[in-house]
Amino acid sequence: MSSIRERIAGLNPRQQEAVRFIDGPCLVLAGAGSGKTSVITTKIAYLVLECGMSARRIAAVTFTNKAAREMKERVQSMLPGKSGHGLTVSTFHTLGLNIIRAELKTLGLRPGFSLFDPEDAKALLRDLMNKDAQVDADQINKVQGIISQWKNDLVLPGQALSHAETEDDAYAARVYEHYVRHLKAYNAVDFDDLIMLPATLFERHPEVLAKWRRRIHYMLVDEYQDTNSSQYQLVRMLMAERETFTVVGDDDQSIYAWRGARPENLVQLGEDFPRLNVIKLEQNYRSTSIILNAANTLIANNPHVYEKALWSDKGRGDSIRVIVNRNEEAEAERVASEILTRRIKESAQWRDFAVLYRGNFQARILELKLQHYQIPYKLSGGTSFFSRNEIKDAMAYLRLLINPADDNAFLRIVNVPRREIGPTTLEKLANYASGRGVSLFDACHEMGLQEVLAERAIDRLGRFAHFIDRVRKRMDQNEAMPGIRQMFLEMDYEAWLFQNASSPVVAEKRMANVWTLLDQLEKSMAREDEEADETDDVEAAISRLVLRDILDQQAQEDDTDKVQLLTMHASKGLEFPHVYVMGLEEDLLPHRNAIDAGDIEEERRLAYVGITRARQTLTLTLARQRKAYGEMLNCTPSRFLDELPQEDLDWEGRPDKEDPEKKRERGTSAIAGLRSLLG
DNA sequence: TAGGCTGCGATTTTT
DNA sequence: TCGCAGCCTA
Repeated sequence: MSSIRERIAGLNPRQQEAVRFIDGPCLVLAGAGSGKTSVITTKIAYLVLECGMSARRIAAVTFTNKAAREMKERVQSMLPGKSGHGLTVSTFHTLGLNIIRAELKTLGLRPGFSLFDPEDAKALLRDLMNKDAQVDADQINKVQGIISQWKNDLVLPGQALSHAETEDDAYAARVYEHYVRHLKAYNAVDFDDLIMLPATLFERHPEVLAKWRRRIHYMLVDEYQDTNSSQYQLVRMLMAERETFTVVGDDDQSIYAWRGARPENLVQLGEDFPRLNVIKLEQNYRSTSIILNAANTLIANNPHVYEKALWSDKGRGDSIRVIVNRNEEAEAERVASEILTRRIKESAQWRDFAVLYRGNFQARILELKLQHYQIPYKLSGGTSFFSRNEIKDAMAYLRLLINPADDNAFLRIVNVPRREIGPTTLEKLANYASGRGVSLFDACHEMGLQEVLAERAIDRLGRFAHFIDRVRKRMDQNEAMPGIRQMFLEMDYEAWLFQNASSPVVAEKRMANVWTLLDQLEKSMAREDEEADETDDVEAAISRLVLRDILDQQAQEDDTDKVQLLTMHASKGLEFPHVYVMGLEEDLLPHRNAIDAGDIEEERRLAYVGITRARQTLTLTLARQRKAYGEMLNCTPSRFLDELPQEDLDWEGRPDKEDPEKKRERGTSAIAGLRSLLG
């Protein structure tokens, strides 16, 4: 392990400047592949080891669990002994969660509060909205989106109506009020609250803000261009006094504006902090200069507040190939066979290849072709572990255990597995509970139920409540995990799965998923490191699960030797020796909707992100015809192709320059090439 | 309760 | 047009 001084000496001058500048606000404009993670991690180590700042006073924030985990590992490896103790490296949401945990009382929450994921939140909204009239999923999604936006902009329920511009907004404002009230009654918060509650708390309680300013003296923010308003406000408030922070970002890689990210926060920062020191990292350590030049030329078509030109000393490298195919099937065929031949030619591994595309649907045909050639691949996205029913059930049990006020959790599992507690019983129970102002779970214990429910129903509800109470007691006695495991065995959840699954294999798999979840929970609890602080272990661990932490570690483990299939969005932050970008056509990249909305710039950035993933070779493909909405559409090559340096492009099957006969031959040439290679 | 039928939608998605 | 989700039927 090299010392911190050696490590800094190994950085380029700009990177060193970024690390050493600690006395004021600092914006690092880090181009793709310019070593921004090195800068952040080294800077943290520098602050602790050279500047004598306690790690406890430093908070580094990222957007994904994965990024936080990797960053933490890298920093810890630089900080010997206990010098790294108390360091915060987390996602924005985890930071928010920790603030909320510490300020429960002021926020009017009780210990054990539930964290609703967007699905839970939707379920609640559905309930609320269905009270007026039957509403469809579309309306619920719309309202959920509007409310989420308000929360991101720190608009409180009382203010929402004045922000409403449309009828939908006005309706959403009404739902918003009910929604917030219900969340409070359930002792629950949603994902957006994790940022909004701390931010509004700081606004209204200067003494709380002062406390946190004493706690955090230096902040570092990764992927700053992806911050939304509330996240920026949180950082701004915490750092307003000391002005000691470093944010690292790249406006050219802002591809999440549609999800609330505010790349203009980059400019805002300069206005809010006039002393801002802007440092550009322009040396790229990833790609050949042909690839970089293409990326630069493309992105030069976007307006920039801060100009930036990436360069590299990796040599010119191969030309960028542009392959025009007859249709989307030929395109997929071509990419698959290319990978096959190139792997042998370059003696590369499968994992050296990535295929990027605009929309997930494009992966389908490609999958078929890859399967046909028996090429192993890993598809990003897909149905997540947490959207599985058995996992949602298990999570609902966990939530109810630590938060009996969580009516949503109660309703989900009170009759799962079957306890013969039907809708009529539940409706009467709900009426009773709301009349008495207690939760459904608490209502199960009340004598007054006798007035509204038959004895059999009361008996069943009582047994269920008693069953949960027993586990809660064991949790109090520090036997949480054994208690929880036994709960699943005792209610014979497995038998219920077998009854419901289409096959025993499926049922077994589902039960295994539940055990995996509990294993993860236990592991997370065992990890009683500094972060777990003084708070209750089980609660913290369950929150971690809801925030999807821990789980994606698994995903990494089976990251074996496979071709990566990714959307361009999902590819951000990754790099591959050989990259294929599919579907460079008008209406696809740039996407039709973006063209209609007149927002080409984010699409251009998306293409930029795709291009800059490549280390050695870059291949762009397109189809002349594509099936969409049931009809065969003629495709026009993407305008982005025109924006690339034409002298570095190696066209194959260019529409206007080659006749159709020749193209057909080309389509099969890769296979022929492979055959000759294999002899 | 599994499988069949009908109707709808079709960018990107983390926490 | 095609894939699917959600609903209905045997």
